[in-house]
Amino acid sequence: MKHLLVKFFSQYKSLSEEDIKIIEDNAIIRKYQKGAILLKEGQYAKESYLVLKGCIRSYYIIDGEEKNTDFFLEYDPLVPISYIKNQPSKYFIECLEDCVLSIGKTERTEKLLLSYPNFIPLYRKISDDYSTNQLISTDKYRNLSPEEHYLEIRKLKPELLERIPQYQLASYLGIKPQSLSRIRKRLIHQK
Amino acid sequence: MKHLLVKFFSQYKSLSEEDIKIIEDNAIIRKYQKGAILLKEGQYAKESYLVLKGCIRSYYIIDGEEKNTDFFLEYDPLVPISYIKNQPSKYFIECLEDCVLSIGKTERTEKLLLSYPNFIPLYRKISDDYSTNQLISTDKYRNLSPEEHYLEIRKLKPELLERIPQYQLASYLGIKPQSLSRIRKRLIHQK
DNA sequence: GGAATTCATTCACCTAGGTTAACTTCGGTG
DNA sequence: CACCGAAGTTAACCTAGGTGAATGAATTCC
Repeated sequence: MKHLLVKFFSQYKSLSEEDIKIIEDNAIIRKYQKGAILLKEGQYAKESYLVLKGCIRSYYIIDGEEKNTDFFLEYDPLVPISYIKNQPSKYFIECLEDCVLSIGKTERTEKLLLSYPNFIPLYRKISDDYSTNQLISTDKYRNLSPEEHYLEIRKLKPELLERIPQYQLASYLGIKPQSLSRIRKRLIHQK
Repeated sequence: MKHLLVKFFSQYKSLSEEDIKIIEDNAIIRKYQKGAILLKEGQYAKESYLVLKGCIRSYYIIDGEEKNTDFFLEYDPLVPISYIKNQPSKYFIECLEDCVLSIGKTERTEKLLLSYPNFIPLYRKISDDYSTNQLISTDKYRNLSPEEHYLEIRKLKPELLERIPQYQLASYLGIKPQSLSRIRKRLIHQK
Protein backbone atom coordinates (compact mmCIF):
# COMPACT_ATOMS: atom_id res chain seq x y z
CA MET A 1 0.00 0.00 0.00
CA LYS A 2 3.01 2.25 0.35
CA HIS A 3 3.03 2.86 -3.39
CA LEU A 4 -0.12 4.92 -2.90
CA LEU A 5 1.78 7.25 -0.60
CA VAL A 6 4.59 7.51 -3.12
CA LYS A 7 1.98 8.34 -5.74
CA PHE A 8 0.66 11.12 -3.51
CA PHE A 9 4.11 12.65 -3.07
CA SER A 10 4.91 12.36 -6.75
CA GLN A 11 1.99 14.67 -7.52
CA TYR A 12 4.11 17.41 -6.03
CA LYS A 13 7.60 16.60 -7.21
CA SER A 14 9.35 14.01 -9.36
CA LEU A 15 10.96 11.55 -6.98
CA SER A 16 14.33 9.86 -7.20
CA GLU A 17 14.75 6.17 -6.35
CA GLU A 18 16.26 7.30 -3.10
CA ASP A 19 13.36 9.63 -2.31
CA ILE A 20 10.99 6.75 -2.84
CA LYS A 21 12.95 4.55 -0.49
CA ILE A 22 12.94 7.21 2.20
CA ILE A 23 9.20 7.68 1.87
CA GLU A 24 8.53 3.96 1.96
CA ASP A 25 10.87 3.30 4.85
CA ASN A 26 9.31 5.98 7.00
CA ALA A 27 5.67 5.55 6.14
CA ILE A 28 3.19 4.46 8.76
CA ILE A 29 0.31 2.84 6.98
CA ARG A 30 -2.75 1.52 8.78
CA LYS A 31 -5.95 -0.16 7.63
CA TYR A 32 -9.35 0.41 9.16
CA GLN A 33 -12.65 -1.31 8.63
CA LYS A 34 -15.79 0.43 7.53
CA GLY A 35 -17.38 1.87 10.66
CA ALA A 36 -14.12 2.31 12.56
CA ILE A 37 -14.00 5.45 14.68
CA LEU A 38 -10.69 7.31 14.42
CA LEU A 39 -11.54 10.02 16.93
CA LYS A 40 -14.36 10.62 19.40
CA GLU A 41 -15.74 13.82 20.81
CA GLY A 42 -13.80 14.71 23.93
CA GLN A 43 -10.66 12.79 22.97
CA TYR A 44 -7.34 14.36 22.07
CA ALA A 45 -6.26 13.57 18.51
CA LYS A 46 -2.81 11.98 18.53
CA GLU A 47 -2.14 12.00 14.81
CA SER A 48 -3.26 13.25 11.44
CA TYR A 49 -4.12 11.25 8.36
CA LEU A 50 -3.79 11.08 4.65
CA VAL A 51 -6.47 9.02 2.95
CA LEU A 52 -4.82 6.55 0.60
CA LYS A 53 -7.96 4.54 0.04
CA GLY A 54 -11.51 4.79 1.34
CA CYS A 55 -13.83 7.48 2.58
CA ILE A 56 -14.09 9.23 5.95
CA ARG A 57 -16.63 11.56 7.49
CA SER A 58 -16.34 13.94 10.38
CA TYR A 59 -19.45 14.83 12.34
CA TYR A 60 -20.66 16.16 15.63
CA ILE A 61 -23.76 15.42 17.66
CA ILE A 62 -26.29 18.09 18.49
CA ASP A 63 -29.66 17.44 20.13
CA GLY A 64 -28.99 13.75 19.68
CA GLU A 65 -28.53 14.13 15.91
CA GLU A 66 -25.36 13.50 13.98
CA LYS A 67 -24.35 16.37 11.73
CA ASN A 68 -21.70 15.74 9.13
CA THR A 69 -19.17 18.50 8.69
CA ASP A 70 -16.85 17.05 6.07
CA PHE A 71 -15.94 14.10 3.90
CA PHE A 72 -12.50 12.91 2.91
CA LEU A 73 -11.61 10.81 -0.12
CA GLU A 74 -8.36 9.53 -1.62
CA TYR A 75 -5.45 11.92 -1.18
CA ASP A 76 -7.35 14.26 1.10
CA PRO A 77 -5.26 15.13 4.13
CA LEU A 78 -7.24 15.02 7.36
CA VAL A 79 -5.75 17.07 10.17
CA PRO A 80 -8.08 17.13 13.17
CA ILE A 81 -8.48 20.57 14.72
CA SER A 82 -7.99 18.80 18.03
CA TYR A 83 -4.51 17.80 16.84
CA ILE A 84 -3.50 21.29 15.74
CA LYS A 85 -4.82 23.04 18.82
CA ASN A 86 -4.19 20.21 21.27
CA GLN A 87 -7.73 20.47 22.57
CA PRO A 88 -10.38 17.83 23.18
CA SER A 89 -12.13 17.18 19.90
CA LYS A 90 -15.60 18.53 19.19
CA TYR A 91 -15.98 16.05 16.37
CA PHE A 92 -16.14 12.38 15.65
CA ILE A 93 -14.19 10.94 12.75
CA GLU A 94 -15.43 7.71 11.19
CA CYS A 95 -14.58 5.49 8.24
CA LEU A 96 -17.50 5.20 5.82
CA GLU A 97 -15.63 2.50 3.86
CA ASP A 98 -12.71 0.20 4.52
CA CYS A 99 -9.77 2.61 4.61
CA VAL A 100 -6.03 2.67 4.10
CA LEU A 101 -4.49 5.66 5.79
CA SER A 102 -1.04 7.13 6.09
CA ILE A 103 -0.43 8.39 9.61
CA GLY A 104 1.24 11.71 10.34
CA LYS A 105 2.73 12.94 13.61
CA THR A 106 4.35 16.31 13.91
CA GLU A 107 7.43 15.33 15.95
CA ARG A 108 8.16 12.41 13.67
CA THR A 109 7.80 14.54 10.55
CA GLU A 110 10.07 17.19 12.01
CA LYS A 111 12.76 14.66 12.86
CA LEU A 112 12.47 13.27 9.36
CA LEU A 113 12.88 16.70 7.80
CA LEU A 114 16.03 17.23 9.88
CA SER A 115 17.51 14.06 8.44
CA TYR A 116 16.31 14.72 4.90
CA PRO A 117 16.22 18.50 4.47
CA ASN A 118 15.66 18.18 0.74
CA PHE A 119 12.10 17.16 1.61
CA ILE A 120 11.43 20.52 3.24
CA PRO A 121 10.24 22.42 0.13
CA LEU A 122 8.05 19.43 -0.72
CA TYR A 123 6.42 19.53 2.68
CA ARG A 124 5.91 23.25 2.39
CA LYS A 125 4.15 22.78 -0.95
CA ILE A 126 1.90 20.10 0.45
CA SER A 127 0.92 22.04 3.52
CA ASP A 128 0.27 25.19 1.49
CA ASP A 129 -1.93 23.12 -0.74
CA TYR A 130 -3.67 21.71 2.29
CA SER A 131 -4.68 25.07 3.64
CA THR A 132 -7.25 25.29 0.84
CA ASN A 133 -8.66 21.93 1.83
CA GLN A 134 -9.71 22.58 5.42
CA LEU A 135 -11.58 20.49 7.90
CA ILE A 136 -14.87 22.27 8.54
CA SER A 137 -15.35 24.31 5.43
CA THR A 138 -18.84 25.39 6.42
CA ASP A 139 -17.97 29.07 6.09
CA LYS A 140 -17.78 29.01 2.32
CA TYR A 141 -21.28 27.58 2.03
CA ARG A 142 -23.04 29.43 4.82
CA ASN A 143 -25.00 31.54 2.38
CA LEU A 144 -26.12 28.75 0.10
CA SER A 145 -29.47 27.02 0.30
CA PRO A 146 -29.26 23.23 0.61
CA GLU A 147 -30.16 22.96 -3.07
CA GLU A 148 -27.40 25.36 -4.12
CA HIS A 149 -24.96 23.59 -1.86
CA TYR A 150 -25.89 20.26 -3.45
CA LEU A 151 -25.27 21.70 -6.91
CA GLU A 152 -21.87 22.99 -5.77
CA ILE A 153 -20.87 19.54 -4.58
CA ARG A 154 -22.12 17.98 -7.79
CA LYS A 155 -19.92 20.42 -9.68
CA LEU A 156 -16.82 20.29 -7.47
CA LYS A 157 -16.78 16.76 -6.06
CA PRO A 158 -19.13 14.68 -8.22
CA GLU A 159 -17.39 11.50 -7.13
CA LEU A 160 -18.60 12.08 -3.58
CA LEU A 161 -22.21 11.69 -4.70
CA GLU A 162 -21.47 8.19 -6.00
CA ARG A 163 -19.53 7.16 -2.93
CA ILE A 164 -21.56 8.11 0.11
CA PRO A 165 -25.15 7.17 1.01
CA GLN A 166 -27.63 9.96 0.46
CA TYR A 167 -28.63 10.23 4.07
CA GLN A 168 -25.02 11.05 4.92
CA LEU A 169 -25.02 13.78 2.30
CA ALA A 170 -28.36 15.08 3.55
CA SER A 171 -26.90 15.39 7.03
CA TYR A 172 -24.01 17.35 5.55
CA LEU A 173 -26.43 19.66 3.73
CA GLY A 174 -28.38 20.18 6.94
CA ILE A 175 -31.60 18.59 5.69
CA LYS A 176 -33.51 15.30 6.00
CA PRO A 177 -33.04 12.47 3.50
CA GLN A 178 -36.61 12.98 2.26
CA SER A 179 -35.79 16.57 1.40
CA LEU A 180 -32.68 15.59 -0.51
CA SER A 181 -34.84 13.12 -2.46
CA ARG A 182 -37.19 15.98 -3.25
CA ILE A 183 -34.37 18.26 -4.35
CA ARG A 184 -32.99 15.60 -6.66
CA LYS A 185 -36.43 15.05 -8.15
CA ARG A 186 -36.86 18.78 -8.66
CA LEU A 187 -33.54 19.01 -10.45
CA ILE A 188 -34.33 16.09 -12.75
CA HIS A 189 -37.74 17.34 -13.77
CA GLN A 190 -36.81 20.95 -14.34
CA LYS A 191 -33.81 20.31 -16.55
CA MET B 1 -15.14 62.23 27.80
CA LYS B 2 -11.97 60.75 29.26
CA HIS B 3 -13.80 59.96 32.51
CA LEU B 4 -15.68 57.26 30.58
CA LEU B 5 -12.41 55.55 29.79
CA VAL B 6 -11.35 55.80 33.43
CA LYS B 7 -14.69 54.27 34.36
CA PHE B 8 -13.99 51.39 32.00
CA PHE B 9 -10.61 50.69 33.53
CA SER B 10 -11.93 50.97 37.05
CA GLN B 11 -14.25 48.03 36.36
CA TYR B 12 -11.13 45.91 36.40
CA LYS B 13 -9.04 47.44 39.18
CA SER B 14 -9.29 50.26 41.70
CA LEU B 15 -7.24 53.13 40.32
CA SER B 16 -4.96 55.54 42.15
CA GLU B 17 -4.97 59.26 41.36
CA GLU B 18 -1.76 58.67 39.47
CA ASP B 19 -3.23 55.79 37.47
CA ILE B 20 -6.08 58.02 36.46
CA LYS B 21 -3.71 60.74 35.33
CA ILE B 22 -1.74 58.26 33.23
CA ILE B 23 -4.89 56.94 31.60
CA GLU B 24 -6.21 60.41 30.88
CA ASP B 25 -2.90 61.74 29.58
CA ASN B 26 -2.49 58.88 27.16
CA ALA B 27 -6.04 58.43 25.97
CA ILE B 28 -6.93 59.03 22.36
CA ILE B 29 -10.60 59.87 22.25
CA ARG B 30 -12.47 60.58 19.04
CA LYS B 31 -16.06 61.43 18.23
CA TYR B 32 -17.93 60.20 15.20
CA GLN B 33 -21.30 61.12 13.83
CA LYS B 34 -24.10 58.66 13.24
CA GLY B 35 -23.47 57.05 9.87
CA ALA B 36 -19.70 57.47 9.99
CA ILE B 37 -17.78 54.54 8.47
CA LEU B 38 -14.80 53.43 10.55
CA LEU B 39 -13.61 50.74 8.16
CA LYS B 40 -14.53 49.67 4.65
CA GLU B 41 -14.24 46.33 2.96
CA GLY B 42 -10.81 46.03 1.38
CA GLN B 43 -9.16 48.57 3.70
CA TYR B 44 -6.55 47.73 6.30
CA ALA B 45 -7.68 48.56 9.83
CA LYS B 46 -5.17 50.87 11.47
CA GLU B 47 -6.57 50.80 15.00
CA SER B 48 -8.97 49.16 17.38
CA TYR B 49 -11.72 50.78 19.40
CA LEU B 50 -13.41 50.83 22.73
CA VAL B 51 -16.96 52.14 22.62
CA LEU B 52 -17.35 54.82 25.30
CA LYS B 53 -20.67 56.02 23.99
CA GLY B 54 -22.89 55.05 21.08
CA CYS B 55 -23.54 51.99 19.00
CA ILE B 56 -21.63 50.40 16.14
CA ARG B 57 -22.42 47.64 13.68
CA SER B 58 -20.17 45.53 11.53
CA TYR B 59 -21.52 44.08 8.31
CA TYR B 60 -20.53 42.68 4.98
CA ILE B 61 -22.17 42.86 1.59
CA ILE B 62 -23.26 39.76 -0.26
CA ASP B 63 -25.31 39.75 -3.47
CA GLY B 64 -25.79 43.48 -2.99
CA GLU B 65 -27.29 42.99 0.48
CA GLU B 66 -25.83 44.17 3.73
CA LYS B 67 -25.57 41.46 6.37
CA ASN B 68 -24.85 42.52 9.92
CA THR B 69 -22.41 40.38 11.82
CA ASP B 70 -22.18 42.18 15.15
CA PHE B 71 -23.20 45.13 17.26
CA PHE B 72 -21.12 47.00 19.81
CA LEU B 73 -22.43 49.09 22.70
CA GLU B 74 -20.80 50.99 25.56
CA TYR B 75 -17.64 49.34 26.89
CA ASP B 76 -17.54 46.75 24.14
CA PRO B 77 -14.03 46.50 22.70
CA LEU B 78 -14.00 46.33 18.92
CA VAL B 79 -10.85 44.83 17.45
CA PRO B 80 -11.20 44.41 13.69
CA ILE B 81 -10.00 41.05 12.41
CA SER B 82 -8.23 43.05 9.72
CA TYR B 83 -6.20 44.73 12.48
CA ILE B 84 -5.21 41.49 14.18
CA LYS B 85 -4.30 39.67 11.00
CA ASN B 86 -3.11 42.68 9.05
CA GLN B 87 -5.30 41.68 6.12
CA PRO B 88 -7.72 43.71 4.01
CA SER B 89 -11.03 43.80 5.85
CA LYS B 90 -13.96 41.69 4.74
CA TYR B 91 -16.30 43.86 6.79
CA PHE B 92 -17.59 47.38 7.04
CA ILE B 93 -17.79 49.05 10.43
CA GLU B 94 -20.32 51.84 10.86
CA CYS B 95 -21.64 54.04 13.66
CA LEU B 96 -25.37 53.55 14.17
CA GLU B 97 -25.44 56.49 16.61
CA ASP B 98 -23.18 59.42 17.39
CA CYS B 99 -20.20 57.75 19.03
CA VAL B 100 -17.37 58.50 21.40
CA LEU B 101 -14.55 56.02 20.98
CA SER B 102 -11.25 55.37 22.63
CA ILE B 103 -8.63 54.46 20.05
CA GLY B 104 -6.16 51.62 20.55
CA LYS B 105 -2.96 50.95 18.61
CA THR B 106 -0.73 48.04 19.44
CA GLU B 107 2.67 49.80 19.24
CA ARG B 108 1.42 52.68 21.32
CA THR B 109 -0.02 50.39 23.97
CA GLU B 110 3.19 48.39 24.12
CA LYS B 111 5.30 51.52 24.60
CA LEU B 112 2.95 52.63 27.33
CA LEU B 113 3.19 49.30 29.12
CA LEU B 114 6.99 49.60 29.02
CA SER B 115 6.78 52.96 30.78
CA TYR B 116 4.09 51.85 33.21
CA PRO B 117 4.58 48.13 33.83
CA ASN B 118 2.12 48.14 36.70
CA PHE B 119 -0.58 48.36 34.03
CA ILE B 120 0.43 45.02 32.55
CA PRO B 121 -1.77 42.75 34.72
CA LEU B 122 -4.67 45.13 34.09
CA TYR B 123 -4.21 44.83 30.34
CA ARG B 124 -3.98 41.09 30.58
CA LYS B 125 -7.25 40.97 32.49
CA ILE B 126 -8.97 43.15 29.94
CA SER B 127 -7.77 41.20 26.94
CA ASP B 128 -8.68 37.88 28.57
CA ASP B 129 -12.11 39.30 29.17
CA TYR B 130 -12.28 40.40 25.56
CA SER B 131 -11.67 36.98 24.15
CA THR B 132 -15.18 36.01 25.26
CA ASN B 133 -16.58 39.00 23.37
CA GLN B 134 -15.45 38.26 19.85
CA LEU B 135 -16.15 39.99 16.61
CA ILE B 136 -18.20 37.60 14.46
CA SER B 137 -19.80 35.34 17.00
CA THR B 138 -21.91 33.59 14.39
CA ASP B 139 -20.64 30.18 15.36
CA LYS B 140 -22.47 30.04 18.66
CA TYR B 141 -25.80 30.67 16.98
CA ARG B 142 -25.42 28.68 13.80
CA ASN B 143 -27.85 26.04 14.95
CA LEU B 144 -30.55 28.39 16.17
CA SER B 145 -33.59 29.37 14.16
CA PRO B 146 -34.04 33.12 13.74
CA GLU B 147 -36.76 33.02 16.37
CA GLU B 148 -34.53 31.20 18.88
CA HIS B 149 -31.69 33.57 18.11
CA TYR B 150 -33.98 36.54 18.75
CA LEU B 151 -34.97 35.09 22.11
CA GLU B 152 -31.30 34.62 22.99
CA ILE B 153 -30.57 38.25 22.27
CA ARG B 154 -33.60 39.35 24.25
CA LYS B 155 -32.26 37.36 27.18
CA LEU B 156 -28.58 38.25 26.91
CA LYS B 157 -28.55 41.79 25.49
CA PRO B 158 -32.05 43.19 25.95
CA GLU B 159 -30.71 46.74 25.70
CA LEU B 160 -29.72 46.10 22.10
CA LEU B 161 -33.37 45.64 21.13
CA GLU B 162 -34.16 49.14 22.38
CA ARG B 163 -31.19 50.74 20.71
CA ILE B 164 -31.06 49.52 17.14
CA PRO B 165 -33.73 49.70 14.43
CA GLN B 166 -35.49 46.43 13.81
CA TYR B 167 -34.38 46.12 10.22
CA GLN B 168 -30.79 46.14 11.45
CA LEU B 169 -31.58 43.36 13.87
CA ALA B 170 -33.44 41.44 11.14
CA SER B 171 -30.33 41.63 8.96
CA TYR B 172 -28.31 40.25 11.88
CA LEU B 173 -30.76 37.39 12.32
CA GLY B 174 -30.60 36.65 8.61
CA ILE B 175 -34.24 37.44 7.88
CA LYS B 176 -36.34 40.26 6.39
CA PRO B 177 -37.85 42.99 8.58
CA GLN B 178 -41.34 41.66 7.80
CA SER B 179 -40.37 38.29 9.20
CA LEU B 180 -39.01 39.81 12.38
CA SER B 181 -42.31 41.65 12.76
CA ARG B 182 -44.08 38.35 12.39
CA ILE B 183 -41.86 36.64 14.96
CA ARG B 184 -42.48 39.41 17.46
CA LYS B 185 -46.20 39.15 16.90
CA ARG B 186 -46.07 35.39 17.35
CA LEU B 187 -44.21 35.78 20.63
CA ILE B 188 -46.65 38.35 21.99
CA HIS B 189 -49.77 36.36 21.17
CA GLN B 190 -48.56 32.98 22.36
CA LYS B 191 -47.37 34.12 25.79
C1' DG C 1 -47.48 73.40 9.59
C1' DG C 2 -47.45 70.36 5.66
C1' DA C 3 -44.75 67.13 2.75
C1' DA C 4 -41.62 63.60 2.29
C1' DT C 5 -38.82 59.95 4.08
C1' DT C 6 -38.04 56.19 6.85
C1' DC C 7 -39.41 52.41 9.56
C1' DA C 8 -42.63 49.02 11.31
C1' DT C 9 -46.69 46.33 10.60
C1' DT C 10 -49.95 43.58 8.21
C1' DC C 11 -51.84 40.72 4.53
C1' DA C 12 -52.11 37.41 0.68
C1' DC C 13 -49.67 34.35 -1.72
C1' DC C 14 -45.43 31.40 -2.57
C1' DT C 15 -41.65 28.12 -1.68
C1' DA C 16 -38.48 25.14 0.85
C1' DG C 17 -37.94 22.04 4.02
C1' DG C 18 -39.88 19.22 8.26
C1' DT C 19 -42.97 15.38 9.80
C1' DT C 20 -45.23 11.17 9.43
C1' DA C 21 -46.16 7.33 7.21
C1' DA C 22 -46.61 4.15 3.40
C1' DC C 23 -44.29 1.77 -0.30
C1' DT C 24 -40.29 -0.01 -2.95
C1' DT C 25 -35.91 -1.84 -3.86
C1' DC C 26 -32.14 -4.44 -2.78
C1' DG C 27 -28.69 -7.03 -0.45
C1' DG C 28 -27.89 -10.21 2.98
C1' DT C 29 -29.11 -14.18 5.71
C1' DG C 30 -31.72 -17.91 7.47
C1' DC D 1 -36.45 -19.54 -1.59
C1' DA D 2 -38.54 -16.43 1.87
C1' DC D 3 -37.67 -12.96 5.06
C1' DC D 4 -35.62 -8.98 7.00
C1' DG D 5 -33.63 -4.53 7.48
C1' DA D 6 -31.57 -0.57 5.48
C1' DA D 7 -31.91 3.04 2.13
C1' DG D 8 -34.38 5.64 -1.01
C1' DT D 9 -38.76 7.55 -2.78
C1' DT D 10 -43.27 9.51 -2.63
C1' DA D 11 -47.28 11.83 -0.81
C1' DA D 12 -50.21 14.69 2.37
C1' DC D 13 -50.03 18.06 5.50
C1' DC D 14 -47.55 21.66 8.38
C1' DT D 15 -44.56 25.67 9.41
C1' DA D 16 -41.20 29.34 8.77
C1' DG D 17 -39.68 32.67 6.22
C1' DG D 18 -39.61 35.30 1.43
C1' DT D 19 -42.06 38.61 -1.72
C1' DG D 20 -44.72 42.47 -2.96
C1' DA D 21 -47.91 45.72 -1.78
C1' DA D 22 -50.68 48.56 1.24
C1' DT D 23 -51.09 51.08 5.44
C1' DG D 24 -49.66 53.72 9.55
C1' DA D 25 -46.65 56.12 12.55
C1' DA D 26 -42.76 58.87 13.49
C1' DT D 27 -38.91 62.03 11.89
C1' DT D 28 -36.98 65.09 9.24
C1' DC D 29 -37.05 68.75 6.03
C1' DC D 30 -38.58 72.79 3.75
